[in-house]
Amino acid sequence: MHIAAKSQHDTTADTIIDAASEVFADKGYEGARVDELARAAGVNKATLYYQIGDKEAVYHAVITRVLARTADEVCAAVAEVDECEEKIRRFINIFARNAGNMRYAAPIMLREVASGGRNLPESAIAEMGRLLGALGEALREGERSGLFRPVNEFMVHMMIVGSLMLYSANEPIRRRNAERHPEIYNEQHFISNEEAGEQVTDLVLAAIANNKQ
Amino acid sequence: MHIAAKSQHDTTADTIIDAASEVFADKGYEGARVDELARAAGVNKATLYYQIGDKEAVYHAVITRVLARTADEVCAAVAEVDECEEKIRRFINIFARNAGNMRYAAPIMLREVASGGRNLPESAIAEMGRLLGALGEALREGERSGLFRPVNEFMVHMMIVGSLMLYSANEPIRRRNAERHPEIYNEQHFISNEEAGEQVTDLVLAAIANNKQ
Amino acid sequence: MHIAAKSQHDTTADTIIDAASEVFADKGYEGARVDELARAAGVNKATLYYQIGDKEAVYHAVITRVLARTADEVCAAVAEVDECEEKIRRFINIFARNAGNMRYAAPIMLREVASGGRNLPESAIAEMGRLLGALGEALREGERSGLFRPVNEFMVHMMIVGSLMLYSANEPIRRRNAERHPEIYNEQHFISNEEAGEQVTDLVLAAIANNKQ
Amino acid sequence: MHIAAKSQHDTTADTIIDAASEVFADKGYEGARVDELARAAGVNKATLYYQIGDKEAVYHAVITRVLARTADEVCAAVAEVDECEEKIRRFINIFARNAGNMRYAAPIMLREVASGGRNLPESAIAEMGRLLGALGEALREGERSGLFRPVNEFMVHMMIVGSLMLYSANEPIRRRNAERHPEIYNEQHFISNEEAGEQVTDLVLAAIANNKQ
DNA sequence: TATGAATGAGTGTTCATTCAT
DNA sequence: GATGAATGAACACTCATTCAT
Repeated sequence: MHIAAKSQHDTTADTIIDAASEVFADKGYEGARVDELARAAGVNKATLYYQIGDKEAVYHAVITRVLARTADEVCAAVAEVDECEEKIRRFINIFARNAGNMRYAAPIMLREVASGGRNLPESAIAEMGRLLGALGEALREGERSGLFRPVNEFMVHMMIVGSLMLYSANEPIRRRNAERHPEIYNEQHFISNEEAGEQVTDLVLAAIANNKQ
Repeated sequence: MHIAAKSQHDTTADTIIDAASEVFADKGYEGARVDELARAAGVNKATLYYQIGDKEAVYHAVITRVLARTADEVCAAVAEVDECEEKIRRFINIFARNAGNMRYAAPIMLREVASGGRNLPESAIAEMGRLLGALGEALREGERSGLFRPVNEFMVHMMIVGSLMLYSANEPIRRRNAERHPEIYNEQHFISNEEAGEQVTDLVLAAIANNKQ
Repeated sequence: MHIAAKSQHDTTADTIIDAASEVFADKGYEGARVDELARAAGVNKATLYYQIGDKEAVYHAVITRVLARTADEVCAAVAEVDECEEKIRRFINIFARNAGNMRYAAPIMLREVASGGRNLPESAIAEMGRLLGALGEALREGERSGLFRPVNEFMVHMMIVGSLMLYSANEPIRRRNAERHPEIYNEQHFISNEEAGEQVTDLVLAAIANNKQ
Repeated sequence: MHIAAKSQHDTTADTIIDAASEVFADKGYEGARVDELARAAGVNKATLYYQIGDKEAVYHAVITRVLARTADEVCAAVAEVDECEEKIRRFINIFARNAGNMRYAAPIMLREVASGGRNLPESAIAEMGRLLGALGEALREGERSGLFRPVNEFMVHMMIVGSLMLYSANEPIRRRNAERHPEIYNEQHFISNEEAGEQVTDLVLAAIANNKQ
């Protein structure tokens, strides 16, 4: 079994988008500098323009890719299992990862939400629909089977995504806060993202469980 | 003859900070322009510098005020009642409001989280501690009384704050999405912020309820 | 009679437009650099933007002023006399000057003509109408009085303006040509602009004279 | 076996120069983009460099060709007839055409004049001499024969060339002006280039006619 | 205290040119 | 010969900040 010759002949455009994902995640659209995007990708600034276009085009490429990958990962994971509770577990698990693609998705989406989606391209909209759909299906299935109680699907979505994106993204703030106020912070605040996912799973499943016999 | 009690204690600095709250909430730190801050406050740009200082100083003033007010509102509301379930209700209720001070708090904090709190002043840290404390106390009290089960306090905090800030801030995105994909969106996605608060209350209380008799 | 305290308190904007007239006349719109415009005016580039606007706005200000002055000079000179032949003389005399305002008018207008007036602002159009009107009136008057024969006014206009703008503007080329081909060039090619004006006057008056007794 | 007489002697370089003539005529040297020159010629940008050289080399090739053709056309037309008045007619007729080669000659030369011939290559100088010579000969011949009066040859040259280049090139401006100020413009302003040539012929011959018996 | 004007240091973008294939 | 890709050097324009009044 070969480890995959992946990213062996990544095109220049791919290299740029990869590097830009990191920069935009870190600095935001307005805070990122085109010079920085180019430097991070190891290409000349003019090459960036030649390959992709202006700053906005690079951003769109980044957000499109990040959201598409997120939706792909979620849909694939959810589709792998039949049981609706397991679907929820997997859905949450994807969002709990603060590595790879997800490392960029959280900060980018938080900022997009904050600015009313001013820079969200059309393509992004569709991907968000896929995410919503994957969760909604699981919830409706569980409701039909009597496992879950009827709830506002979208609010459950907000809860999962909101809590996990917030938790993973605010790590630097937590660390700073803990330094200043060690009396308030304890090990509860510094569980791994995987553990955070498990906690959220536990809370969410309890929240939607159908306790009526 | 008194000069009129006009602008009683709305100093120029206050006017500037109020206007800046709106601009920073809308555009973010990097996206806001000093010209815009001055124009929004109806003062000359040099006056802004004279009264408060540079862009960063204005931002710090804004975030300090917004967080202080949020913590004040939460603490006051929670302190008014004794019952721990009611404390939770009130805590959530504050965050569910997307008006007044809260209108600025959500986008500003989402962006701060996204950027690792790069621009958070020291003062902000303390206010966040007060918020955490108010919720934690209620949870611990409920746990002691057997009403709530033991949970990761911080994760519950993330859930409440994350879901409500996400819901209230992403309204423009939902509207756009709904226009493009009417088949996915329904009235569940467009409940008022107050109703959203009630949904979250319901879900959270179910999530932490101690069902073991 | 005081020599006029003119240009004593020229505004910054005026200084910029004056300097820009020279640069645009010399280099053309595309050839001029904004840095150069600022340097020529002795102001910071940002001041130029603050006072007037972008490159196009500066160009419009220049062309508007240059054409307005040209039309003013022509109309004033023509209005001073009653006799139609004298009006023609004066009209030509203005265009023959390659100094002051006229030094800029010729190259700027030649380039505008060459590019189909792509950058001509609306205001310029009106000034060109005033010029046309001044000459046309004189020609029609002369025709009525039997002094001039009926001719295509506009073509006479083209002749006067074309020959004089061409002559005054192509001096550097003539000088270069004369250096390379001294056998072709003689003193006829290097008369002063005033003399050139007289030659054109002589030729034009002969061209339109009514020789029929 | 010959590879077919395809594109008989329209080499790639020729194609490029033809296309470049149009672009430079339209936009000027500074306004033209190398990308545009290549696209207009239907070749790759690097091919343009390989075939001709840098932007300046392309421009020189264009101006050299355009001036050479103009001089060729003028000299051939003038040489075809003996009578000096007819020579003048033909000289003017060439310049009156706003088609083919002449379509490029007028705007290119107007801009060159405006910029003091900054980009004129040596070769261009010689061609201009040929033009001057052709007209001068006709004028001197007419003067000797008593048909024309003594005039400044060069000024007559300026008149002919100036009026015709100005008229043909400023058509777009006339059209725009006429739209805005229909009261000033009439059919006199919109005669064909051929008619304009006849008008100029009429005026010039009247201007230089020897009326002394 | 308030402000119009001025400015140094960026900041996104373009362009002529070169290079590897 | 021909071309897609790459790039250094400009270039137009912006922005946070300061200063004279």
